Amino acid sequence: MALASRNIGVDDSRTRLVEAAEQLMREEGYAAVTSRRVASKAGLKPQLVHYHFRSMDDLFLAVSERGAQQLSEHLDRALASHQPLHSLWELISDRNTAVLASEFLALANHRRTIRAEVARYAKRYRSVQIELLSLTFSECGISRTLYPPAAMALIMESIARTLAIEASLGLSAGHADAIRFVKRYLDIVEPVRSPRKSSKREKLLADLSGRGGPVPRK
Amino acid sequence: MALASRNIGVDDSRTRLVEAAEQLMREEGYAAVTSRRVASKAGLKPQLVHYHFRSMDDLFLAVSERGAQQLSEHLDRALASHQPLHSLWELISDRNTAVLASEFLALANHRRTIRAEVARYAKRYRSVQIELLSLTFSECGISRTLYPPAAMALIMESIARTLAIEASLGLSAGHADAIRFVKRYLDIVEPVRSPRKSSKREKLLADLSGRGGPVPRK
DNA sequence: GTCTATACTTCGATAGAC
DNA sequence: GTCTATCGAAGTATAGAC
Repeated sequence: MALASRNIGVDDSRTRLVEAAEQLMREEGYAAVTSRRVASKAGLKPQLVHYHFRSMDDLFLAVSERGAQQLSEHLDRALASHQPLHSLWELISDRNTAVLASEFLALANHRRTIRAEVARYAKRYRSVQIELLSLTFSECGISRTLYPPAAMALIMESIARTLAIEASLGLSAGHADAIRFVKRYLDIVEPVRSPRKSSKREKLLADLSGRGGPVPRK
Repeated sequence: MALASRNIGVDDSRTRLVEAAEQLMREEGYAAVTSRRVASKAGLKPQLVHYHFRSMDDLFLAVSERGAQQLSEHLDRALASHQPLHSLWELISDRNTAVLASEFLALANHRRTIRAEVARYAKRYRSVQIELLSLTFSECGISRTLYPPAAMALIMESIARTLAIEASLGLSAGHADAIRFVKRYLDIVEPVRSPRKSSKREKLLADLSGRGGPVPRK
């Protein structure tokens, strides 16, 4: 892991600013991420934001890269787990992840540099999910025309994100039903069985960690 | 329709401001909705915003009410149509509607007055969809335990919204597949047949127009 | 209802001392 | 790397003339 050395025992200002920005984004939305508020949350002076980041967009990109990095690691673990599809569902259902993701989608809607980064990562991330589903379906004899992996990946993520957003607004109508529905589907597509080694799955894992990952800036 | 009289031939400043605000929200996100930018888009002076609306939150609420009103009317038409479920899908798939809705969800995440209004309307709106699905399922003999109407309503809307947001970011992976998947499902649940009168469906329609609609302020 | 003028706040960003 | 000081831009909102 190339970036790990950078994060060992690091609690420096830069990291704290990125963490504060991420927290603000999740709790109060991207519009609350101002240099002053971020600094205040990190217990630092506002001017330090501009020392560590050329502009606020750069700060957002740093939050994005950090999120993408963490998501990739979680996805690695999910793919390597006993029931990768079930693990994937748990992963994308995480409220923090889903809320942060939708804040970035909203932000991407009106900031060009963010849009490019979000689109780039979303594409890569989705394609890994599609390969996983594709692999699982062929192992289980699921029809690829009746249940196109690309559609299923999109649908799973849509549902997870909606559940998270609605829950954070205090809405819960249909949530329990929807979760049961998805889980029942997952149990059919990926029944419990003993762990196995799959060379294809290992290749998938290598692909994600390598190709086109977040580019370290320094 | 109680509010109609208010909108006959009206192109007054207030309406133009609301329209400009809505457009800005869709095109550049809620953060772009400032008194200056809204006024500029409407060809008016910024101070007029504060004459017509006590605060910016009031402006957002006006946009919300207008959107809710229009959505209700569209939903009325969808419920009354030949294939209400198919019409519902077309309705929630409309890009403008979906993008505006997700902007409001994001806005609701960090403005308390907006949150209350959005939650209130979302609840009502969803419950009408659930009743429609419930009715359609029982007419078609679809199992309500295997396909809980509440879950299906949530899932349909999730997919539609995700497709709209991703499309506006230039992402299209799996979109065609997902649309085909949903349409195939709709064709099974609600096959083409001759129009009919359903007293239950008419009651549903009346419920939506009446109970708890947007409250006129003056 | 619409205008001008303006008070006040908060923001992003930079310069320069230490 | 962190601080003080500060600029200019943009935001919300109000007062008062017409």
